[in-house]
Amino acid sequence: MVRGESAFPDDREQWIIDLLNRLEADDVRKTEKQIRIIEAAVEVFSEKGFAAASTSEIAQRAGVAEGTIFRHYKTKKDLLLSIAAPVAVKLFAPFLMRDFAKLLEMPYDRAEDLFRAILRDRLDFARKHKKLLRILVHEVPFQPELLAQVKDLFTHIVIARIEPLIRHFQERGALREMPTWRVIRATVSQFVGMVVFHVFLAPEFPFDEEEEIEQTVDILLHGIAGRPS
Amino acid sequence: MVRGESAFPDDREQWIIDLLNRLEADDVRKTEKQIRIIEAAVEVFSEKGFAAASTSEIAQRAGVAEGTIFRHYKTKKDLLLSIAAPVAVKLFAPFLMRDFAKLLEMPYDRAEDLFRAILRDRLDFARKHKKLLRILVHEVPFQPELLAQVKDLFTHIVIARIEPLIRHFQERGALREMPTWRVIRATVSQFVGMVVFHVFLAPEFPFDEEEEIEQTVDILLHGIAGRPS
Amino acid sequence: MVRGESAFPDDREQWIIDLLNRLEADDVRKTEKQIRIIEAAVEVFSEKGFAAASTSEIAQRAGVAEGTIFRHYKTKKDLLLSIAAPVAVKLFAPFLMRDFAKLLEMPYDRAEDLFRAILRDRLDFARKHKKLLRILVHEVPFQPELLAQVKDLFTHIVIARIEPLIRHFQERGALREMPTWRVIRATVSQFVGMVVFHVFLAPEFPFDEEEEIEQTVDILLHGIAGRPS
Amino acid sequence: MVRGESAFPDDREQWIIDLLNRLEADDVRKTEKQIRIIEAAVEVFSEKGFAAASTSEIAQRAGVAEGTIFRHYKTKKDLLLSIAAPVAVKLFAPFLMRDFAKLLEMPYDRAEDLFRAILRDRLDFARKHKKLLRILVHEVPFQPELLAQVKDLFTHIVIARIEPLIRHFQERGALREMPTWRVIRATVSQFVGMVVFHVFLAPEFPFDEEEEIEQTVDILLHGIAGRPS
DNA sequence: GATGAATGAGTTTTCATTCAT
DNA sequence: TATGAATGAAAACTCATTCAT
Repeated sequence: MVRGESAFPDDREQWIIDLLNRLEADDVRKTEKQIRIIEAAVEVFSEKGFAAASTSEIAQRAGVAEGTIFRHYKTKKDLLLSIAAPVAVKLFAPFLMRDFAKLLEMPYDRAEDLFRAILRDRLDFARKHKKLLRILVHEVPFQPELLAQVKDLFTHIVIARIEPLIRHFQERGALREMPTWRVIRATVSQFVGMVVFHVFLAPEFPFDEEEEIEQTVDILLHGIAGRPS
Repeated sequence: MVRGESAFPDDREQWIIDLLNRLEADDVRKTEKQIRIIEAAVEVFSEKGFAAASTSEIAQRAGVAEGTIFRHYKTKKDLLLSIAAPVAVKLFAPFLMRDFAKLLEMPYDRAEDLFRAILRDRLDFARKHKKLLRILVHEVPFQPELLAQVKDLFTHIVIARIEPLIRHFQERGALREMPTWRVIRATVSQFVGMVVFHVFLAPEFPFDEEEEIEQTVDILLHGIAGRPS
Repeated sequence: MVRGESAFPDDREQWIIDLLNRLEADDVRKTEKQIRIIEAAVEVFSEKGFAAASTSEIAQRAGVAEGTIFRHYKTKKDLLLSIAAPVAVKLFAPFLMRDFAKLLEMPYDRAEDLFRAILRDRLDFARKHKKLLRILVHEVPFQPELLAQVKDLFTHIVIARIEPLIRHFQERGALREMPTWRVIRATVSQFVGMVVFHVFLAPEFPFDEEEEIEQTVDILLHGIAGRPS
Repeated sequence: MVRGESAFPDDREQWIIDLLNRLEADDVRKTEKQIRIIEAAVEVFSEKGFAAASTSEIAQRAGVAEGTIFRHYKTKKDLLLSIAAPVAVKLFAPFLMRDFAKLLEMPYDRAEDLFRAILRDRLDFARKHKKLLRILVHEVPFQPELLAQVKDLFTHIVIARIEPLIRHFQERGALREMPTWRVIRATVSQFVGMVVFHVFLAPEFPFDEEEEIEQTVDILLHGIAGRPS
């Protein structure tokens, strides 16, 4: 399921490889009914929210008996976690590849390319997993397990990969001197804002994707102020 | 309750004045028990989410009988809307003042000041109404009434106030030429990102507020790229 | 509820007085529906056993909605314990009166009278609370809370009241020298056997109560062996 | 399975021989999985009671699939009866041997020996089949089939064997004149009390078995009253 | 206006039993 | 013969809402 979804497919760290392999193994092991249950649950959870979703509606939409759900998932919450937890991993996974380390050897002007690649990749991801992301975002504040996992993933990524990278770009003069957290926040804000707008708020809004990516990265890098001619 | 919360307190448009007056009138009319109910509901809704909150817990925390809640609010959803709808109004209210129109006469370099004033004002607002905003954000996607109201308010603001303002600044050369929606999105992203970070994600994170505001606006205007010396 | 049930009504120890008062207070506080629920629960539990009893049947027999049961008792188990725990107390209560201590001053031949009084009293009690005793006996092995309470009550009684009494009678020659536990076991066996027989196994079996009591005590004291003439 | 368990192994009445043979034949016919199912069922039934035991837990403990249980036993209740019914038979079996009839020719002083032999034998039996007896005792009141069988066995024994024996001993002066049912009740009470105490209530309680048996029989025969010296 | 007992429809969950493989 | 996924009826329990007091 990860294969082909990321722009950076190979050569990840061992633990993340294991984690992703396990997820893939889980996927393979699923019976047809189980898949239908998952699909129905994703539908209902994303439409009504976890608490307002009823297992009876999920069963109905999946075309299985209600008992069947509980044969595969001990509780309704289990069903949620088995859906939401993998999304969190996949959401952050591309930032954990070994390639990321190699970026340190990039020439100065590749910072822009990197930003574009990431933005393009995650925009695709969000489109492909729109409902799952809705569920993840909505339930993270109420499910301590999810919250912990997301925090954990984010921290690992930031400390291990992103901060060194930012400092590297700053040393080369590609990025302004400022606290790394501020760079991260500005970038994440801009990217999340762009993805949320096109995927969730105004999915019908027509736009040239490549131009949007370019412009968004340009705004991030150079701001919206008028440039003295 | 709006008075004093906004940096731009007086002289609004008529319809928004009426709306705010009505809200204020509602506030005044509240009995002590009703206030306790609202407070308890805000607590419980923000902790567990609307669907997972029980009216019995709200009654308990408010120190009233369960029946009392339904004497004041026909249904649980009514209680939610009576809490969440005003927040949406207050969230957008400051952008509807007449002062905003006057900004068009501002000198070029005041664009920065305006951004700073707005960011400071809304950061304060978010801190003061943290729980209410949590509720609003979580329930908007599931409550069509709320969604419609938020969309309505936002559209009114954008068309009536913000787009002209942006075009004004662009004409003066204070902002780069680009579609207004892109300016708006970039600004909102950056500001929301900053507020979410300091109010919701890392409220303990120590920071110099004025510097943060200045830096955030600076990044918005000039980007994070290194500047050729 | 204790008043009139015991042959030894007054002047108990403080803790048992408190406990019994609390039980009585609980009884008084009960609404009419609550009483109907308890009665129905006693019926159903004693007919089918706790695990096989359904709350819906209890509700039906009590003539209340199923939800009403759970308004008064958090869980089905709570309902069981609120029924069974008091029986355990009442079962042992009479052995805790202060009068019991006074028995030490009795003349030798009163041992028989004491045995007869106890047997008569507990036979009455068993008849009056037949169903409750069924429930208690059946559920004690499966409900750790009940088991603990019964053990606790029994131990207190034996150590504080019965062992000294037995030793007293042994010193006077009214009872043979043998370990106190063996005296207790023999007596309890004989009495329980008699009560179980007349109340539970063969309630229709006609008998002269006074004579039965006399004979049972006589067998306990002098055995069933033929007496050399 | 009966052979060697009773102190009186041979030479039973025809109908009970047939019954026991049939039970034994059933045992022999059992596959290894069936045996594991029975063992697991005994465990779970005795731990939780029949109604609270789940076939899935039994299957799990037996290491078989849930369906396998129902291949061998039509229903869960069938499984219970196939376990409990034989215990009832074995519990009463020894009283049905032909030897019992021969006891009528015993000399007077052998009454004590008989009591001792029976008590020793049934104490062993209870220890060996502790869990089965728990099940039997707990389920008899709720399973009409079991109740009928136990009553039937008991009646047969009493009428056919025990009453004549008691009358025989009474005629010889070995037992006091009193209604036979009272002799039986006194004996059963004392013996059951002793077995319950040592096997179920206080299995850790250390005791000299032969002395206990002797003392218990002595108490049954001569009572606990002090003997005038 | 306030109460809180009562409701009953709805929820999640369990479980004995069936049946295709 | 054995399996175990699937079932659906029933279980325990929840909860928004009503209403007599």
